[in-house]
Amino acid sequence: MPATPTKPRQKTKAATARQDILAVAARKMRQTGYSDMSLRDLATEVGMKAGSLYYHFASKDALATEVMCLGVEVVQQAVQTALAKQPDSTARDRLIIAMHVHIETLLSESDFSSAHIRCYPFVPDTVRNELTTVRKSYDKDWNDLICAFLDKPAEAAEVRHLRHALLGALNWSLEWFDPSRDDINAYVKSLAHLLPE
Amino acid sequence: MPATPTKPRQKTKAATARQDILAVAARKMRQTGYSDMSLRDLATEVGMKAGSLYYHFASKDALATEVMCLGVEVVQQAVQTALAKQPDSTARDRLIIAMHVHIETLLSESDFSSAHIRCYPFVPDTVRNELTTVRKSYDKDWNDLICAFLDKPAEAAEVRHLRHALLGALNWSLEWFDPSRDDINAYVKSLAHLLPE
DNA sequence: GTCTATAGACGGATAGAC
DNA sequence: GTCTATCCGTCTATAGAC
Repeated sequence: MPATPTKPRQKTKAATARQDILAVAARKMRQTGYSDMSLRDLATEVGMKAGSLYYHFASKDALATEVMCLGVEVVQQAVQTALAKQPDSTARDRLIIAMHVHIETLLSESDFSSAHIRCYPFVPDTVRNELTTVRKSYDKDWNDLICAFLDKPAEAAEVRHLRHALLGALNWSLEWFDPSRDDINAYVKSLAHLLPE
Repeated sequence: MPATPTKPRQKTKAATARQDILAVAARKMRQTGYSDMSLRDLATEVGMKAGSLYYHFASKDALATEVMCLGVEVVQQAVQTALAKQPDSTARDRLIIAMHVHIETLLSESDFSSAHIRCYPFVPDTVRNELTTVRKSYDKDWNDLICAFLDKPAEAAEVRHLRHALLGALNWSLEWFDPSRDDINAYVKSLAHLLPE
C-alpha cells in the first residue's frame, strides 16, 4: 500500500502542532477566559515551551481570533449539514433542527464555540473586529430560518426579537447545563413548545 | 435647621469612598471583565492610589464579591418591589412584570447586575462560592413565579426549563441590546407572546 | 520546529509615613 | 483615610542557539 506523494494526506508536523494548540487554547479559553489563559500553561499542556507557540501564531490575539472564528464555523457547518439532510421539512421543523444542533454542538462537541460565546465580550477590539464577518454570516442563517418560520420580512422586529430570544435561551445553557442531570432533547422540546402557532 | 446628631444621615467619608469604589468597579467589571480590571486604573478613576483601596477592601476578590453580590440584590429588590405593588394580578402578569423589571434593571440601571452576569463564569472559585446563597435566593423567586404560572410542582423539569429559557433570553440582551435602536417594552412583549396558554 | 534566556511591562498586595 | 515606595510574581513577546 504505497503512499500517495502527489496528494499527501498525512499532516505535517507543524499542522498537527497547530491543531493541538488550537484545541487546548479553546478549552482553556472556555474555562478560564481570554486574559487568564496564560501562554506558559497552554504551551505546557501542549507539550512545548511558551516561546515555541510563536512559530505557529503571531500573537495571543491571533490565536484567540482563530479559536473563536472556528467556534462559529463549527456550529454553522453542523447546522447547515443537518438542514441539508432534511430539505423537505417545514420551516418550523427546520428551525427546531437548527436549535437542536446548535445547542448540541455547544454543549458536547465544541470547546471552540463555547469559548467564542464566553470570551467575546472581553476580547480586545482588534479580535472582535476580525470576527464580525463570520458572526454576521451565522446570524443571517438564523434570520433566514426565522423569516421563513414567521413569514415576515427579514427586517421585521419580530424576527430579530425571536432570534435573540432563541439564541439567548440556547447559549445561556452554558451557564447551567449539567449533562449528568439535564437532557438536551427535553430542553429543546420545551423550547419548541414555546414557538408560536 | 439643626443637624440630628443622634441619627446622623450624612455618610462618613469612608462610606462614600466605599460606594464610589464599588460603582467604578462594577462599571469596569462589566466592561473589561474581572481579571482585566486593574486596581491601579480603578483607583485612578475613583481619585485615589491603588494602595488606598485596601483600607476599604481586603482584596480584589473581596471587592468583586461585593460588587457581584449587590448585582443580584439590586435586581431582586427591584423585582420584589414591583411585584408587591401588584398583589392581585394573575400569575401570568406577575411573571411578565418580573421579566420586565429584570431586563430593565439589567440594561439601564445597574452595572452591578451586568457585571455579575458577565464575570461569574471566570471569577475565582472562592468568589463564586460566596455568591451561591444570593443566587439561590433569586433563583427561588423565579421558580415560585413559574410554578404558579405553570401550575406545576417546583421540582418539575418544565419549571426549570422555562426558568432557564426566560433568564437566558433576558440576560443575553447584554450582548445585543442597543438602546438607540431597541426597545425594552417591545422585546418583553415579544417574549410574553411566547409564553404558553 | 523547538529550545533557552531574557527583556520589558504590569499585576496584586504590604509597610509605614503623614 | 490616603499616600509613597516597593516587593515579588506573572505576563507576552523576542532573539538567537540548536
